[in-house]
Amino acid sequence: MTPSISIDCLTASQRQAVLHKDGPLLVLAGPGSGKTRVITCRIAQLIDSGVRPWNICAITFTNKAAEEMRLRVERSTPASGVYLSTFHSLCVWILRRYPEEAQVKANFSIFDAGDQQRCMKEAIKDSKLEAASFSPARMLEYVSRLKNELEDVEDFESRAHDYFTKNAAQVYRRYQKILKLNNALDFDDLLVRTAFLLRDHPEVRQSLSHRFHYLLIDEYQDTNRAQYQIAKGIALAHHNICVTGDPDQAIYRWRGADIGNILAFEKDWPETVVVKLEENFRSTPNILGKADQLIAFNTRRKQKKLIATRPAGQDIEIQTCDDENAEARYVAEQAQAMIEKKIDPNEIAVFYRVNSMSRAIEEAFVQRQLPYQVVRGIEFYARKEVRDLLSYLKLMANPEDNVAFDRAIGTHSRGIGKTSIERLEEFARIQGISLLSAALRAEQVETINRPTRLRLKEFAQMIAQFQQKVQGPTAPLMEEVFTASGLAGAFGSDEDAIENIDSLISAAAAYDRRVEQPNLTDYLQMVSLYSDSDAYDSSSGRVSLMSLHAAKGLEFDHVFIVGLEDGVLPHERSIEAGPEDMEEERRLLFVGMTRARKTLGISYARHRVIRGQFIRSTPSQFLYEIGFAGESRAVQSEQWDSGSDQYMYEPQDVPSVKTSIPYRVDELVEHSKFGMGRIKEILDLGEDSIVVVKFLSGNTKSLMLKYANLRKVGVKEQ
DNA sequence: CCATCAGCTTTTTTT
DNA sequence: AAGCTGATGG
Repeated sequence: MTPSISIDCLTASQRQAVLHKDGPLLVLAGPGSGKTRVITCRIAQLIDSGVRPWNICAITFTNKAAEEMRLRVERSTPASGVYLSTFHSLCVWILRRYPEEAQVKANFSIFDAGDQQRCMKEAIKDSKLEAASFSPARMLEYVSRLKNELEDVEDFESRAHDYFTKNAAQVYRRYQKILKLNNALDFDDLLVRTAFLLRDHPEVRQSLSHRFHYLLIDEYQDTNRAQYQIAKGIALAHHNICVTGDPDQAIYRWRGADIGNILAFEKDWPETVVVKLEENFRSTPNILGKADQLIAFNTRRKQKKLIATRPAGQDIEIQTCDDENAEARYVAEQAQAMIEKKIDPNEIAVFYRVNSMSRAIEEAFVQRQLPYQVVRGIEFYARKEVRDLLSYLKLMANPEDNVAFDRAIGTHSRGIGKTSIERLEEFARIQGISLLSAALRAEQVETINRPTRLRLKEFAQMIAQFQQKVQGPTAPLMEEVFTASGLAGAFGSDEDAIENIDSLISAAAAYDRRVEQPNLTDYLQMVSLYSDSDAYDSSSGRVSLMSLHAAKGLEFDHVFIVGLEDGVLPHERSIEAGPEDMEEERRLLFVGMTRARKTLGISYARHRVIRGQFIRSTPSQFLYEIGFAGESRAVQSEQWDSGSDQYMYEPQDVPSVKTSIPYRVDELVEHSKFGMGRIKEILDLGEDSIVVVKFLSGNTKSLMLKYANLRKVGVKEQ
């Protein structure tokens, strides 16, 4: 057989990683080091050397990454069947394969953040705790942390001694009980249950090791304890575990990711071969140098080189803006100029720390009619009409899902009110049955008035009717449920809603075509694991707007990072939390910066509206760490209703060049693009005078005075 | 039972 | 700014 892949064009280190065969392998891959390519080649190489594709399990961080890797693998080797997905999807797959051992029913619901909140509220209410110190958000975070540490209810109860932990233990117990009653698992449970399944069942471990003889895990620096245990469980029998990652790109500590997993890999697997990929094939040395300079401020890290291989390009631009609208205008204008220069919008991206910051940018793009996409996958599935329709389907797939029942019955008025539902819940609780079963026996619920009992029964029977058809393709099912449930009627003339439902059904139809045996449970579990970054379309022909977290793993020619302010990036919460979280914020910016191939524009605003409050802000400390020399001339906000043009710019800022030159050699000046510098030379040519300025960035530039817009440093703006 | 509105809180990041 | 809760009136 002729080798189907070419490794000739790989570097020595890359080749070493690709050709490594059995035993543990740790690939420490810096940004832009061709890591994805190495993994792909390695999979193809394994297949070429006789490993059967289905014996390979490759885990990526997002579904999108898995999808793309599948395409790449199938392009480099004719064989297919590699198990390729995320940790969460793998867990669903495992749990459904071993339901008895894992003590789950295969049709379990996966509860998203909203569902979790609902359950947590109920758990807190049942525990009769005061809301102030036991808010749902806080308790969810707390419970999630316990789960990430693989601490189950019993473990935690046994070490809970003070007031808070004792109550927290009670809430944890009730919360888990509610999930169980709903036949539901939350995101953390997927991992925890799988980890426990592997811990407690050697035969399952063995069978999985047999099935997955080679395990590859990407973004290993962002795995948590449960994921670590799962990986270990699968690989223990054969040690064929290859992990890739970069401790400097760890950005998920807050959700339990343990950077120690990658740092201690060599201790876990003593015969580990370590390959470092330090060359960077992505960014210009200008960008890479600054990124390196930034990350060097982190103390808790493994020293690593970033070796640039690209030719020099433009320097990073740091732009001061008056407020978030001015900042948005700056980005939009730059993007517009690029697009007019025939730069592909697909190659432009804007990153921000929090999703709410997309708003101002979007407005500026809309105003200039620039094409953009906001990468936020769950947004679509969070729409009311979509959630409404899905709640019927969830209820059909899992009749015990009371959260889905609640939502489905309340999608539109059908003469069943809050009190009736409460009474039904009471009845269900006493009988120990689900809401749907209770509704089927509504005539027995004497506390509810007679006509409402009838309506409840009618609803339950309708669902029962639907349930007859759960098997098979999902799209026709959706179509039918949408009309028969009365939802279609309720949305009536809402064209947006109808359009969204249409896209939902089209997506379901695509799923039906894609998989061999489409089925509702499978579809719903897949949809639940759909993530933000999955919505990224690399050929949309639009500029991409996304959070810094969503930017992980992507790359663009031109990148803008906005909101480099104290309190935004680094985020206020992280500043409060201490140095470890501050280092993670720094890594987050590092990740953002290293996405850029050719140009990088960073901006901050002197004022910003946060949660409806006008806040005055100062530049992020990270700006100073990458050599920011102080405020340059700010982009002003556009004034629409008040004042005329003359108030938009500050005229005293424009140096007069008509008379003699207002500068002297050695004077400190500031340039809007190049920052602070010192005048080295002045050529008095009247109108066309030239000044030579050595900027703090190290560059020396000759500038036409009349165009340079220099500003004297130390001259205060009001 | 249901729609509406005033008043209140709101921890970023995501699977 | 936006979403949620509880109160009010039809």
